Amino acid sequence: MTNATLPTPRLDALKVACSACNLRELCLPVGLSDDEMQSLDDMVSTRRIVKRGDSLFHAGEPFAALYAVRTGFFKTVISASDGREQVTGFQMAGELIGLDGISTDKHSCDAIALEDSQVCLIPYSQLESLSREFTLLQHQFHKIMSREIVRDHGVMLLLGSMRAEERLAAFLLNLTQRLQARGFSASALVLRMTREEIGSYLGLKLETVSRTFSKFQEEGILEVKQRDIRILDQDALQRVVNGAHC
Amino acid sequence: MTNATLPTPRLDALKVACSACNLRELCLPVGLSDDEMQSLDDMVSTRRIVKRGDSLFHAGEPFAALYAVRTGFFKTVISASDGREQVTGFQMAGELIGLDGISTDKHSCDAIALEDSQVCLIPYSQLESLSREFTLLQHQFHKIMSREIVRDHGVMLLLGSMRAEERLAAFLLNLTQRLQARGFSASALVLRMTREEIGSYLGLKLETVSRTFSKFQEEGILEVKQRDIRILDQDALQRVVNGAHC
DNA sequence: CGGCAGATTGACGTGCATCAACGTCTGTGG
DNA sequence: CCACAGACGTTGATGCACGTCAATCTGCCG
Repeated sequence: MTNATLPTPRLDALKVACSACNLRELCLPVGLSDDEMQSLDDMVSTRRIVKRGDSLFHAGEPFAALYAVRTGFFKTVISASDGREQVTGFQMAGELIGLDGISTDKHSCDAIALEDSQVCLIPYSQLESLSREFTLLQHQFHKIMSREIVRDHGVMLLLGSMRAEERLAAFLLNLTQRLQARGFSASALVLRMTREEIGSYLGLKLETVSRTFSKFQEEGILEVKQRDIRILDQDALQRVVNGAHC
Repeated sequence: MTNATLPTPRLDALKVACSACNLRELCLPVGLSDDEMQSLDDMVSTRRIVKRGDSLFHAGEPFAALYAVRTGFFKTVISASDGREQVTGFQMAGELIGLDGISTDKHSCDAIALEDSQVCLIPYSQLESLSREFTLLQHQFHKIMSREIVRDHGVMLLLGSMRAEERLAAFLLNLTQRLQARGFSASALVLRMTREEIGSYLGLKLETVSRTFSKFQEEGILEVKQRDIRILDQDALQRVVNGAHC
């Protein structure tokens, strides 16, 4: 929130080697040897600060690098020619942004920071050459891309066949699961996105999202105070995700 | 469903080298040198026949290979624990099936042939080692994975924000576009899937799909005879995809 | 020719969108 | 430090697109 007026933030000050990063078990370096880790450290030498509301990249811009979220929170959004928008994902620490750009050498979505964030810059051509050298890195990278495909298919299931309550419940469980993997509570979370952004992601209008939050609260499943959410009955939430709508 | 009892069909008889395949400009070998193409030919030495209704693989089965469709037509389907199903894609000649399996070494969907088909088997470990050797192959493979991600994001937009007519119009335009790239007519097509499968893919019920086909026919946009579709007014279809719903 | 899966069409119900009013939080400047 | 503006969130009333249920039709295959 501060230091935006400074001419160029001291990026070196941010420098944290992959090998010393507490996200290394969630991010690209999973399972690498010391040797490989060293090469990765050399490649991922640049970090970038993105302030809340600012973009990491926009659709149409040339693709040159992937970004690993170090701290903060992002959304990715695609826009149709008629102005319709769709939030395609929310990314938190340890997750990669920009994989869509590989296909055409141009980004196909906007990536917007939902809070002040830091990302590690992974120059793509270097990643390709390094993954020709290191089998494990190559394999891990492929797994990450594949995981994104599997995740997208899950969202398609959600959008194609779930009802509003099921969608929101699935969304919350997914969020808490990912937060828990990062050492946060499984039962309390602060939403970084608006109702409208949640709605866009889930194929619902913001009013429906708001009403569904209220409904969950009435039923004693959640405690909702604006963006502060406390999960009171995780099992009930899970039951909602499966078709228990009566 | 059948042919499981047969010892193993004569696969050699099907053998067509990538270098001689008329799909090479749509498939994995795009842009490879003679040298690289030769190595690819060696790797992709096995073909498999899949009869209509049979599966290429099921969710949960160990992942070992990707499949390139040589002839025929497939759908991929994911199933939720509560029995809900979602068609995540339709694959035609030159397209790759199985990318989802990389993430966990298990397939996460079922791949079902919608007509008698042939696929080329691409052993995944060999693909990884070969793409360490050949930069262009590596790059092309990454592009294919990324393209799948971009495609999925497009489907999310469709499912999240389009109305029934818009979805079906977008679906038909996408199909004809891909068929056209394979040398087929841009205005006539035979659907290989049922209304229910289209509906599952588009997040609609089969009755809605049927009604929407009828509506397009009444409006003179399509001629619909069961699965035979003729596109009479491509521009109108395009206008429907953008928000022209009046 | 009979049986069956798939497709069409109609009547009706409902989940979510839409439109609208009001409440609440945040941060910015006087 | 307070006041005010604007963004965000909640809630209610109403409408409609699509789902549901059901009957009938079509084409295919044994």
